[in-house]
Amino acid sequence: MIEIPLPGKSVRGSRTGRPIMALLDLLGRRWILRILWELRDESLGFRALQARCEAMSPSVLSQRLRDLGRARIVEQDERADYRLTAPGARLLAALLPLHNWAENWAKSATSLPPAGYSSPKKRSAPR
Amino acid sequence: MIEIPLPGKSVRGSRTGRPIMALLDLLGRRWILRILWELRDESLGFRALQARCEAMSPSVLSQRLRDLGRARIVEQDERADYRLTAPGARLLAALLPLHNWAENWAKSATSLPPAGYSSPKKRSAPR
DNA sequence: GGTACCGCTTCGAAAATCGAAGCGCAAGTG
DNA sequence: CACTTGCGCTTCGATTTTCGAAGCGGTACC
Repeated sequence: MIEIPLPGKSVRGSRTGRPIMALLDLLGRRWILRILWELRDESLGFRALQARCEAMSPSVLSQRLRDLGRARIVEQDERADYRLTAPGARLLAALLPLHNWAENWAKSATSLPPAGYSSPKKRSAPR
Repeated sequence: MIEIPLPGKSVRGSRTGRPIMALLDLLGRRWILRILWELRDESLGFRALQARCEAMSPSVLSQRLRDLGRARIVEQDERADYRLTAPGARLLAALLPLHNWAENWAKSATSLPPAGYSSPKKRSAPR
């Protein structure tokens, strides 16, 4: 059985139960951010959602929709299409600025050395 | 060899090269969001960072720091401590509202049915 | 010399993810 | 009615990712 991160529960990497830790655990699972993104302005059925994500595994999609459902971030409408709940929509709104950031990221990234990033420093200076 | 998502590159779930897709892929990797969060207002060394995340695997931490380094989101200072770059700090700023959202999430979640969420609808209505 | 940190790698085990196949169902078609 | 089509979703073996204990080489201090 897999733990679905919920506020107040112990999650991966934190036993404090702080809500932000549960959220970071949940959002850090593969495809979760993408699913939210694809639901940003329309409801989608299971297979439509799968198609938007270049045919992600149906097993994982099913799992993620359960996760998001239990977290009350996503729900199904009367047609069984998936859509954001009211809190889910607010969460997505908080994520929208990422789009702009990514555009700027793209601009600066193309003007950077193409391969090999600055090698890591070896060790710390004396404390 | 593992692909590090960069704008313009083909990433998991999207061959369009749209920057937002690369970003969602990167942020959706385990521990990435948490690492950014822990670096939000201080530089941390490798082991300190590991300790903040309840002893996450050093192998994964190392991998993630490489990912974030190549994406120019994290860099090392002269003491070899890890810190956010200028764009990295802007990215984090975009993520800060998540904290507030999570707090409200926690409030509403405690007043919900504790187990078993509304069963999924079976199939779609006619189109 | 010895001790105590440090950044980070290695490598086998465990867990998550993938993906092709396909089940059961409802609605539409002839 | 039989047949097809599309749907939500599960199953299960293969692949990939993550875990985590151990430890290496280095610096600093004693």
